[in-house]
Amino acid sequence: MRIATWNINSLRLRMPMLGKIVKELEPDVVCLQEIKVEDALFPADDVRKLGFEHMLFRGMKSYNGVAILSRVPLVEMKKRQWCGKDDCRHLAAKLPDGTEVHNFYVPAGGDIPDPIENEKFAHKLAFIEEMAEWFGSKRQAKRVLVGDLNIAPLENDVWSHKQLLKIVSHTPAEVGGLNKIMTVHKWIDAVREIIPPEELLYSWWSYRNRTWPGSDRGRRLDHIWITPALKGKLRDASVFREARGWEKPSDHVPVTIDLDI
DNA sequence: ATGGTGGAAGGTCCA
Repeated sequence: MRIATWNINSLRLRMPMLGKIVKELEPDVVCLQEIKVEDALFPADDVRKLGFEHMLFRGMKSYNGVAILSRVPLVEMKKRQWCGKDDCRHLAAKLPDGTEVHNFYVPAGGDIPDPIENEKFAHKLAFIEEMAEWFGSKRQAKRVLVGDLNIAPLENDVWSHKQLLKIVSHTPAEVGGLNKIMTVHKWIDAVREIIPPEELLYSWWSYRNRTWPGSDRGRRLDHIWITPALKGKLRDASVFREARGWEKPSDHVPVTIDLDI
């Protein structure tokens, strides 16, 4: 079972690119973030033509929005509000073998890394804290958590650890929060199980850096985690870096894992 | 310190 996560930055605009990615990567399940389409306008027929008969989506106008596309049947799980907002940042479903897939789009957090000065950063920290509380209260089970978490936790998840310590996405407060989620639910960073932490690894490059890939100033904001029950089933992981070089790309590229389930 | 680009909108917000 190949599971992919991708911040597509507008599903309707990048439907052709989704087709290309599906052809190249042949994922069984695709979790998307920032689909930027309200449910009534979701292009379900086009998604079906790509081979995904089963889909869940939760969108709104202009912003955010998540979807799970699947070749195998999905059982939708109960939806939940995060930070009291219905802003379409989470969907969860069960795969036929009982594995739960959680797809998250964590708030980006604005530019100023101070929760008092910047309410977007406060929202991001609160969201992460709520994730920790929620998963901390769950029993262990076969679970996969994917998504654009908007945090690059490791030194080699950014192009310069030192220069990014005060940049939103790599601050100690955010990384600490992310590590707390991982600790309370025994999450395993599946991608770093396969690609060791000693290697630089990015999944996002800003649109504002026009010298890509020359300067390669990226960050690993997109993640796939698994619970210990699935650790022995993990076979591979990869980041589809080349998609950033395609015409009219998303600023994020797909990340995949292979699970023997 | 600043501004750079892209998407959804149809002015401006968000990333």
